[in-house]
Amino acid sequence: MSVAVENFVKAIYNNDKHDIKDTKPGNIAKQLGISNPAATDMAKKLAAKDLLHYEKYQALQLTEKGKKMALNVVRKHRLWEAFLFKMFDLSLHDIHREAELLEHQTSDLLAEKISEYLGHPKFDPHGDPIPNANGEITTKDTSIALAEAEEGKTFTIARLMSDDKEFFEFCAQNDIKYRNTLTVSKQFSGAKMTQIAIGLNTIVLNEDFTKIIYVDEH
Amino acid sequence: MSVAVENFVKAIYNNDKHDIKDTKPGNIAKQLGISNPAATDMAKKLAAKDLLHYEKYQALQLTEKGKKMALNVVRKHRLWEAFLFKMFDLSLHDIHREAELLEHQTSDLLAEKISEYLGHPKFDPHGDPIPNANGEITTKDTSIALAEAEEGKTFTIARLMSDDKEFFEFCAQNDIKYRNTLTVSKQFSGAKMTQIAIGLNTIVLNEDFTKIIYVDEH
DNA sequence: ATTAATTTTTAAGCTTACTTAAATTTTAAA
DNA sequence: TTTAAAATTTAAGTAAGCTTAAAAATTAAT
Repeated sequence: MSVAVENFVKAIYNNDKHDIKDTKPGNIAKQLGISNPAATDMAKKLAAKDLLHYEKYQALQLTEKGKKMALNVVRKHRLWEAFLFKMFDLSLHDIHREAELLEHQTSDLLAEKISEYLGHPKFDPHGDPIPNANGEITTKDTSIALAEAEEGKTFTIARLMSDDKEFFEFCAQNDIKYRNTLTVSKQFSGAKMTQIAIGLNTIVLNEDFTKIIYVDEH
Repeated sequence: MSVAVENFVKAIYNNDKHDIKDTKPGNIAKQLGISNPAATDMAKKLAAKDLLHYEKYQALQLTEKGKKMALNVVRKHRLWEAFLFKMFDLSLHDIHREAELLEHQTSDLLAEKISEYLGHPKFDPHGDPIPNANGEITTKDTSIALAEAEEGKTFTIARLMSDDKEFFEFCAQNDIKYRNTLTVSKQFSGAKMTQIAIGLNTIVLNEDFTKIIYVDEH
């Protein structure tokens, strides 16, 4: 299958999993940077290939076959992230960008070799779970968005759910990374901001950030 | 630039470097597995982009810009070969196949990281030279085809110039690999075959093989 | 040197993956 | 509930990268 198809099913899969939950063509189009008609077109084609269910004006839904394809691409993406992160001194954003390209040109054999080399990791450097070779995710996600985290409690960073360069630069500067510990020191519910203590620093995070940082209670 | 374009200029570059020296559209087409008209078409397009010189019925010649592009792809291909060879237990043929895909989806930054990790190697596992980040090959090739090697003398394997699976399987079975030592024990000039001593074995190689194994005198 | 074979080019056409503009349907608002 | 806004779909068109069939030029052979 082509890169365009792989990215299309991946976008639906990711949308479905995340909070947004909107898998109508327009939203997929926005994420892929293509026009609305292009997404509708593609949706019809993929429906004919039994990769998704398409009904006019309705949200797109992956079939089992489509989900399998998405998970295969997601697996390769996350394995590359984990591998590049371990091997080279590159920012999370750079790693994401490289993985975005490499994921489509990676044989199952190479993916397996990478997984083996890493000791079959269950999570990538963002905290996203890595599907196994059968496309199954065997871990269970107990994390909550930092926006929902209770004041005064201590948490472990579970996921940094973004691919934005600015965000990662901010994280790198402030010790915000996968598996680090933080305490929610104060919440400003009016302004929807959250003050956290992490390492030696105290930082105030705005709403955007508290919605893409996921944490597990300590 | 697209994968098709990168592969096109790479094929011209490789043809030019190797013994064949035929860079007419038909020959490039054969190597890329596309039709003759497709190659002529592409040649015209790339001429308009100043990547090569095109004259009707003549051999295609890369411009400096085209050569630079080819060398950039070749660099990434050979770095991936070296890297995958070092990291994973994969056959030379498998490594070649993976590199053939990854080479087009690798940023200059990642290529540099790989090169750095490997200690900026000058050769890949086939013995092919790796261009530096400026697209320059700083090593000088002194190797000759095994077919031309003198009887009785001892040589070092300099290059295995092929991407054929059978060939690599044969090599793996017979200790024929980059930098190993062999002695030309007998030449059958009529049948154009060559008997070599390598490791504990004595092997008779046919013409096809003696033309793609390159050696340096010891 | 002429003919035959091969190669290259031209021509026409296809698929994929897009685009913009206009029509339709849905959703949200007054 | 009617209307306005937003989203989706249809329609028409484009560029890249191919294809096969036929015409033209080159190369090889007699």
